[in-house]
Amino acid sequence: MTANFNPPIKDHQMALISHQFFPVGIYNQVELGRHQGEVVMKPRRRRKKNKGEGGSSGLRLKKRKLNQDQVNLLELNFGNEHKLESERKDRLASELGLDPRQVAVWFQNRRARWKSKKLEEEYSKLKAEHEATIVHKCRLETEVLKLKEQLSEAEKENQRLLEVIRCDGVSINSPMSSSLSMEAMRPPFLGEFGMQGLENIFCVPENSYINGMEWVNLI
DNA sequence: ACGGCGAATCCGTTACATCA
DNA sequence: GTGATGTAACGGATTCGCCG
Repeated sequence: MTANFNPPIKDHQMALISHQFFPVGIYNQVELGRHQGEVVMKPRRRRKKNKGEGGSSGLRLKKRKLNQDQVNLLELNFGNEHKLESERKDRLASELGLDPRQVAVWFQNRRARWKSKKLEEEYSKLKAEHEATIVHKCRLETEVLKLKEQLSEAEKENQRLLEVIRCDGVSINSPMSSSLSMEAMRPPFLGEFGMQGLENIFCVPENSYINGMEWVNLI
């Protein structure tokens, strides 16, 4: 930021300077209204926050929209650089027939709009990422459920085989059976934690509604 | 080093213009 | 006529660089 060390220019002085640089009639932006059929131009004054300014005088600030050419040139300049140096501001103001203050205000408001739009875009992007992550999480949870079922089936089969071996009276001393008998003495794998333990893996919150997504169907 | 000053900028708000 | 929306303009606060 480069400071300009010209003496401070108050608003009313700005209006006077403006009229020095630009012929009368160019400025329609500070028109305050009409009085007896004539356009009344007044130096802009700082507005009070309370409403009803000029109410009793009958003069009301008339805000004029910038015309399309002015906006186009401003947009073009904003596209090149969002910051507005003093020199560029004056040059633009001269080209557009506007008060430099108006150019500064336009850039200020334009930056605000740009920032707001950026934030909106960022929000949409994060929202999409969040939803994709939730879908991924649900898929993983479903996969865990399937694996859990497979494990349970395997455990059942294991138990069944051990029963068969026990009924057939296979010798404990036989090398083939020793490992099996050890297995039989060992509690089942799942038994260590129980099925309750596995249930804790699934941390699906109570309120797990996800923006109307029927995630089960997606899998 | 420090405070004062002026300029630029940001943020929130107000007021006006336009449109459905 | 009216509410919603867009935007020009404002006011206050903050930041930055220079100067005495």
